[in-house]
Amino acid sequence: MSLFPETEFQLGPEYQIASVLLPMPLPEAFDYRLHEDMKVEVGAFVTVPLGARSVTGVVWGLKQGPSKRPLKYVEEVLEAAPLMPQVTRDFVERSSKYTCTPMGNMLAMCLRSRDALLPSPTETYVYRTKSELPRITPARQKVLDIAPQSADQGMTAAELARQADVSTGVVKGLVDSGALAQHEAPIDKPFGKPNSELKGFDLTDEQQAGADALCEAVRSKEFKPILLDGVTGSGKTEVYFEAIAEALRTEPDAQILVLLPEIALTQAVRERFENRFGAAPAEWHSNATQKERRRVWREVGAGRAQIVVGARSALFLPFQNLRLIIVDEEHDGSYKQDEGAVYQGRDLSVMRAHLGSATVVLASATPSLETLANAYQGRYQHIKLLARPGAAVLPEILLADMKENPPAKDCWLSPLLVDALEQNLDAGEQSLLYLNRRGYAPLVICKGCGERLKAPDTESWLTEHRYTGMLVCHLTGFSMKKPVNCPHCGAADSLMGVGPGVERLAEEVRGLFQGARVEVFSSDTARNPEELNGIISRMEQGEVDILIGTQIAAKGHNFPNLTLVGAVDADSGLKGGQGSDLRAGERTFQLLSQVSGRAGRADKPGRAIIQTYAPDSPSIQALLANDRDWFMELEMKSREELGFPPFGRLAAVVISAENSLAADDAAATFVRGAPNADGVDIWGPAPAPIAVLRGRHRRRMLIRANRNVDLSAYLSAWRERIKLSSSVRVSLDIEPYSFM
DNA sequence: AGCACGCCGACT
DNA sequence: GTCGGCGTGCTC
Repeated sequence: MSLFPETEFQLGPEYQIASVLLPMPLPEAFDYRLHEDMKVEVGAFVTVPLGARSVTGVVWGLKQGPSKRPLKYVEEVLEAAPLMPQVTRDFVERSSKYTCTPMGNMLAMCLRSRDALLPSPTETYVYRTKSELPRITPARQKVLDIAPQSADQGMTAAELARQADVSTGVVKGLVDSGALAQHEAPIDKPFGKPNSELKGFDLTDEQQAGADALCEAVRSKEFKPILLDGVTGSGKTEVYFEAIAEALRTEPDAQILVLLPEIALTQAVRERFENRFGAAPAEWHSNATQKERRRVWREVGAGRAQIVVGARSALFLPFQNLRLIIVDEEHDGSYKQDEGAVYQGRDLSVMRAHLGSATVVLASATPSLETLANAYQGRYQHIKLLARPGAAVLPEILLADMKENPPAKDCWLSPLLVDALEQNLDAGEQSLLYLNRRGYAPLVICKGCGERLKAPDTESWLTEHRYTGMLVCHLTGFSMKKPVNCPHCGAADSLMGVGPGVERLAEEVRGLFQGARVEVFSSDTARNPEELNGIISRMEQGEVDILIGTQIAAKGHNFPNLTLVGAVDADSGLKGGQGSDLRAGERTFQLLSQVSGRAGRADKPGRAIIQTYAPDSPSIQALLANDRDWFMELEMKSREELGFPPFGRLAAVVISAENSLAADDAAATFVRGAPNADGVDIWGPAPAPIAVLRGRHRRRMLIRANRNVDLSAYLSAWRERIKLSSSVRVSLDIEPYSFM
């Protein structure tokens, strides 16, 4: 029997119901009644009661009652907030389905500023009027000398008093006497309107052709995905700037989103936009303050912020008319969000552009295999920029065969590379040694018992960091002081670091070249923007002779006097083994070609020396020939054979529980309950790469499916039908970036 | 996500 | 005898 008497609801009057989606992990919208006099549109922001509290959500639909259950009433319509457009709502639904994340979670990503929905707080500004003063004093004169002449120059009374070095009473007196007028204005200032008519850069013929193609796509006002595939230094930014200008010319209220990898939002980038468009862009990044977020969110929602530069989460801003999305460095791993809502910013950008009939430009010097495959198969337009206008030539690439040219004992640099470094030092030019291993040594073993030190409950090695005297696990973040005695056999002073890290390499280089200025560039020495800028500026000022860097050094910095790049361990990412996975080859190729692209960008020719034990391997040969397409074809073939992305679909399921027995149990139950489907393979369960995380034991399954399978729907249905103890958590990751 | 309701340890 | 720990479950 129903808890509520049927009559009350069947015979109840018709009334308006609003389905409201709330920004929390709920799979669907909740229904609320509307008061008779309440006017609400779909897409409106409203507050509704939920349990004991009141929360803000978005009206997802309107319908007629009566309802099968008693409903609460919508409390308030937030009139100051913009309506959430249909496209954005579609985007929330589609991305929720695709990523197997509850709709409410996706909506939460769209509401990253709490107070942006309320009317903007205002400030009172004062400015000079034409009226004359009956009485003038020195203090009053000081104020009048610097008071703004018009309302829009905006200065608060307090600010004016401070600048004139008088008390606020003086300013107040001037307001009372009519010499200053007051003006209320929102605290959140609009962003400057970009000017599309400023003169652009002088483009080469090749760049112009690329720009023309992008502009044509923008003008079509249709969904056009484009790969802008340009070698390092080919001027991709200048080319896509033309597309931005074109979008603004085509529609005066157009909005443009430029996504960058998280760390790439630097002062230099800001200035390039400002110089080209005459106004600073709106910026969105993870460590913005509440006030900055509110301003950006509000201005984007009002359609006034037209150029937005940001990290992946900027995709969820309340754009009113998003016409163009640029995903710069589209291959970059930081577009993948791995925690919370798991999504790939690049893929969602394409989805967003599709829903909004917009142009999306994926720009890279080393595109991801997925994107290249899309281009090869004609799904994306493929624009190539092959020339480097600023630089003479691509660096000369040389191989150092480590079998024929072995380094000295306990050293990592081949004589060939040592000679080249010496020449460069003598010539007063800079060198970069690339080794993608932080710390001193990637493995610590005991000379006594042979024990390899690992992070607790995992198979992952501890890296020795000698600058800090710690042993650190780079996967789990576990760290400990380096013990004196072996934790296994107890022998004293028997622990020994094995293999090279950047710190050890620096030691070797300092020993070889006394007096050379050597610096290490890794996430351990560039922990914050100040340290990062310090290293970059010392490099630019020529205060460093040899820079020893991890992949952080491979990205986008321009060092005009850098003419030699040495890849110390080019094989590490290619040969498999610890830390390798399916994308390792692709990533290694991208990094090595990026890193060698650092050499000789200005007028000086550069060279890159690749140290390898497998000079004949196809990937090294492709690198030597500077033939990316060849390399990518090799990679594609191997993926095709396995039915891996982009030739199939892949997902990861991670099950976590309090102890390893419960995790095994839950994983087994989960796999047993897999729905039957053609073209789906299930591998595992196996311990997840990080088998224990924050005290929870994790098991992982990999799901491979043919392209024609809707893997998201399959996984959602799967999760739905399995009942697990509520302490067990299941997380789904579509197209995991790393699947070692 | 928050918030309430629940059942087991050390305290005025 | 209670205060409170956070596990579990629900919110139209």
